[in-house]
Amino acid sequence: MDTGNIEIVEMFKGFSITQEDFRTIENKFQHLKLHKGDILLHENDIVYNNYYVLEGCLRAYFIDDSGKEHTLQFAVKDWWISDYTAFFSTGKAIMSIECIVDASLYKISKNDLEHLYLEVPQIETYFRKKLEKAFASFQKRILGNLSQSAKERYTTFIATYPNIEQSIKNYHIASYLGITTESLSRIRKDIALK
Amino acid sequence: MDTGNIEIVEMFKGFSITQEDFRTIENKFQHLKLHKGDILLHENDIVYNNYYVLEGCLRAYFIDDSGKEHTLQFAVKDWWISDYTAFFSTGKAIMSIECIVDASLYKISKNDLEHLYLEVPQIETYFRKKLEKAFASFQKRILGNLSQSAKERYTTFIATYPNIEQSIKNYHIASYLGITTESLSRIRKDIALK
DNA sequence: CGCGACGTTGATTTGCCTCAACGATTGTGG
DNA sequence: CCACAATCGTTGAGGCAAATCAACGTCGCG
Repeated sequence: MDTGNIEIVEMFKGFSITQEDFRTIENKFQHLKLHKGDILLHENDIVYNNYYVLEGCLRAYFIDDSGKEHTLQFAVKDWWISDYTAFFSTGKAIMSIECIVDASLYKISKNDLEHLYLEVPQIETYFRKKLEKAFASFQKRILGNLSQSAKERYTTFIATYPNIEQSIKNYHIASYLGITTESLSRIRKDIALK
Repeated sequence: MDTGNIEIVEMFKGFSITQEDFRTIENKFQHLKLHKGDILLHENDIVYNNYYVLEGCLRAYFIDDSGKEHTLQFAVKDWWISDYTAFFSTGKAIMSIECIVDASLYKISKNDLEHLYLEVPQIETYFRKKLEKAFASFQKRILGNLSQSAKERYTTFIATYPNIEQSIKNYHIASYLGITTESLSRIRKDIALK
């Protein structure tokens, strides 16, 4: 067994999977490495893959009509990332995904994943549960966007993702929160002054 | 067979389910009716159930610290509704759900649903796919909130959910879009003037 | 009819944006 | 190792979209 296997075992920890099923699973994953600045997925690409982060950091962002970037998601160790709107329907990406800290990933294609669901039902459960968690956090984010000020959203973000904050630039946080870098700067100043 | 069965068959259209599995499934659903104004779920309730709408309209809303309501979701025919943040983790509701048009529902408990996933794998697939769709639409909503003006969000809402618009008050739309009723009124006036 | 719920309109305020300029920090080539 | 540029963050002045506050019209219904 090489280290790749160990990492995939880790991915499905908590799910009892036979040795045989595990062979089926690991054959469908491919490893890849990215450097800071690399674009993993471009807007308008057809989205075939779902990506699992072993290490590093990525961000999925959307560019609106006026050219502004809006970050939908960051992904660090043990997170999945893709353009799911496109991935689930095998359509074209509306977002791009870039590497913001050198990263190591596994990818699996939609086709392989659908086959895995049939061959190894625990995998479908695994992804359903992942999706449930992601769904719940999107739900909280929507409620936060509806009910909180920029300052509140910032402090919530910092409290919720202290590990992500360390890896990213302030302008990435701003684009995630839906504010400008200038506003974020003023908010941070304000907080620093107690 | 009573009409209930027919409705549940309809629920899973497109999924080939044996007669025997179908008996297992239908036994876990319970029917209920609501009148306009009824509260299906209160904030702080433990959330045991997921609800399927046969007819009528409901809304899930969150009340923030200042007492303002924010609508997360509407549900009309063939939609599911619950406080999923709580349902998935069997925790306390952070939202309430009220009936805004007399409604007829089916409910299924989390426990029964988890058992169904094991007994009838197509059910897990059904809910995974539902979740994928809901996830994608939440994603679009977040991007819309980040990148669009109130007027743009309103026109997008009307275009996306023309069937829902008919059932609900303007102040419900406003609380979904994250604006005040006054602002929505001005936006509508503006649009009416071309 | 009269009351409460809903929607509209106006005046004013405000949170955040825009635009512009300027520090601070990081990276890179000479 | 320094010089310089690019990137990133900060600060200020002014503007604008939407909120707030207040009043009033309208509709449906007991």
